[in-house]
Amino acid sequence: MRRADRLFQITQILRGRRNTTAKYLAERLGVGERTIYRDIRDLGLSGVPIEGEAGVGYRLKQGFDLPPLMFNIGEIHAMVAGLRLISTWGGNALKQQAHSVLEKIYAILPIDKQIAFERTPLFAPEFVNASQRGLFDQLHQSCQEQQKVLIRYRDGQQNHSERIVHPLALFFWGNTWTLLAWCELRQAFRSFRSDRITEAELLDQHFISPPGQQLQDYLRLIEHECDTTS
DNA sequence: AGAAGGGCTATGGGGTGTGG
DNA sequence: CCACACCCCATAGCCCTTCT
Repeated sequence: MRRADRLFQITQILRGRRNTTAKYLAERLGVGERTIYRDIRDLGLSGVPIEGEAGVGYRLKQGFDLPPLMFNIGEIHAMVAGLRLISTWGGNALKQQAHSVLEKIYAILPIDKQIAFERTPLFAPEFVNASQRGLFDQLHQSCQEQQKVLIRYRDGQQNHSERIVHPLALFFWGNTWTLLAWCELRQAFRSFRSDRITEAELLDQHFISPPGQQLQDYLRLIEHECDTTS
């Protein structure tokens, strides 16, 4: 780790804790306590208001904060999707940690970014088939931009169809992504396995989902079905 | 060569437990 | 309640090694 990175890490650690000892910092950052003392001294000389108290530890003076570190929508989607994967596929501890990270990220976001965070239309990351990356990008974009998509689809019985859909979210079920969308043809929610979408064309038309056609409506529907079957 | 980091040591201050 | 001992930890100096 570069020294500059370590100094940044120290301020980050101090921000998240009440009192932090040099020993703790040394263990966390993999250096000696003497090095931490020098780092703290240098941070102080750089204007970072760190208070040190013998027998207690270090803490940042109240009110001190770093210049805002902000994320764009794409970065937020990347973080949320990644953490949702960990949450889904990791153990209990990892799941808790992922939730904790999500809460922390959410807490520091301004209101408009919090909305983007909540509306992240990715419910699992990592699509398995690399050849589908282009399609995935299209579908992801259409979810984000609320852009209608014309898809050509081949179902399990090899029936081909062509329909205009309102993409709402992508779900990963273990081996393939499925696109959840409101189907104009069926006037209902439909899921489309991405590996069965033979072609997708983003249309120059945007949609606004009315009540009953929104992602939250679908999630409620699923939740209700789970409750009645269990 | 100079910077960074580690080991060792000494000093001083705060927190805590204990006994009177 | 107070004094005291002890522990923990910050701080700093010195010297040596390692890294860039």
